[in-house]
Amino acid sequence: MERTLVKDALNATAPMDAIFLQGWVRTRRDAKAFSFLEVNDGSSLRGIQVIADAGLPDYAHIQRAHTGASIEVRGKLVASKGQGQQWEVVAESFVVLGEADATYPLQKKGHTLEFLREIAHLRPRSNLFGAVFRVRSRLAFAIHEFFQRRNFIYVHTPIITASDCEGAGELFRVTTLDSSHPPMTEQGDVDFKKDFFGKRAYLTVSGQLEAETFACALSNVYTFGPTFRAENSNTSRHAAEFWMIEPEMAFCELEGNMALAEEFVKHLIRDAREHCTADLEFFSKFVDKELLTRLDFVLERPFQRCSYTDAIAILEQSGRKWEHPVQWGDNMQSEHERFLAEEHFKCPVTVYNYPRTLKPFYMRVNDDGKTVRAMDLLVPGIGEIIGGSQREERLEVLREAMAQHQLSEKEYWWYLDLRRYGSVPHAGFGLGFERMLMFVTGVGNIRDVIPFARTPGAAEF
RNA sequence: UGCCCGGUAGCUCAGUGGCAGAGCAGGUGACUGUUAAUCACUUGGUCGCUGGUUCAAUCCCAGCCCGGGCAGCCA
Repeated sequence: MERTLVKDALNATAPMDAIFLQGWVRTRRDAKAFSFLEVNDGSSLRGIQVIADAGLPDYAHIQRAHTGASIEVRGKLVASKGQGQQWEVVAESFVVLGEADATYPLQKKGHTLEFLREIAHLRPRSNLFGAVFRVRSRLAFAIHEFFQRRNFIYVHTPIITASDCEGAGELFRVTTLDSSHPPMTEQGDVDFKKDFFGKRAYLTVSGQLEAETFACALSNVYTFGPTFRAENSNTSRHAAEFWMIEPEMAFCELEGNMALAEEFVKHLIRDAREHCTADLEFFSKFVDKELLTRLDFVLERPFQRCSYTDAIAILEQSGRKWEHPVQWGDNMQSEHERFLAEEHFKCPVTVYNYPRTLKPFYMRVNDDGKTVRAMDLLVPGIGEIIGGSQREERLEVLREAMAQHQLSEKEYWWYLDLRRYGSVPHAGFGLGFERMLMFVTGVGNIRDVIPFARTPGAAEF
């Protein structure tokens, strides 16, 4: 007999004379004449209730079905006589495939997120993490759907790279050299010419530069893959390995870039609202009471836009005492970004046209010569979720910017070629997938929206 | 990396310079269709590690390890 997923059994429209379920026991309640089991197979937040009569030939097995055990049940799907569920399964035969003894760490009662992180191999069996990773899967799908519908081409940019996408952060080195006895040059330096790639190589911090090359051929492209930062960041919003979505559009300027970013964020929220209803309701009940209200509010309202210069004026005139001073030309600090999104605009806000000195070399210089066409999308509760810009398409201006950043034109020869041959205005951005998940689920720590988090000092599993 | 908070039973936590505590989980029994079932009884401890102060340290002090929060870096 074919297996029925719990999700489908719960959504049944009629009783079934024969049903075959496989899953894990969440809880068992015994009475004298029968036992109730809640069985979950990960297909939905809810489990299904199984009732097993003490007269069953297999009833002895049921005593071995503790919380965490894997089981198979054959029986009938019937309308439940009890409150709290529409359907239940009356067991006719019952097999415990894998027992879970008293050392099974997941209990029916609540656990702290910190404890569950230490058992990251088991935490998907909990309600919260089952829900988080179902939403993660759904949003990954929604990302492809959003871009494919708009005729964006999916590009797989390399994970190992020799370019460092200047400004994006510290890099992890990729090498096959023997760290205790590396080959040396005559000058006494490590000889990377003898390394696997014949030069220094790293894990990518961004696929942007490579995506630009494809945008300047296929018009609209996007990447979606893992990226790596070797920053010693210890916050709830940073991980050493995370997934990023990076669209890049030819024949597009800052305005179109901001519009796409805003539509994109709304699309993902709308998709989760529609396709992960039960999971989002669970988060709203147990993780963040304001979640659904906030998501719906964000869907309804247009995002705000505000130039960096105006943002600085708002901060200066706020009457607030800032821990970090507010001054045109300085980076906005967390407290400033939070104030804008959470208190001043009270909704997601796109800040654009940042001072040139704060941003990487590749951003399009404005006519004022002082600012570049950069944009950051700030959301309440998290801060920066998207960073992007229109790219500098003018060869001479780009070369000048590289000189100012002391970058070698030799290293970026292929990037400069894009401006030598058929250059066009183009723009793109990066969305941190995990930060988006934090926003959609209300989960407050990035470690809890990644299956196996990689943070400084932590690479278990 | 800096500042701050924490580490006591499998889990969540209370507690004290002088015999180590509760709830849940586990075990045994009861039970009428239960919903984190309920009721009774019950097993369970290197009080993070090392050193110091003390007659005596889980408690006070120092160092270290681990976890978390915030900040910086950014997505």
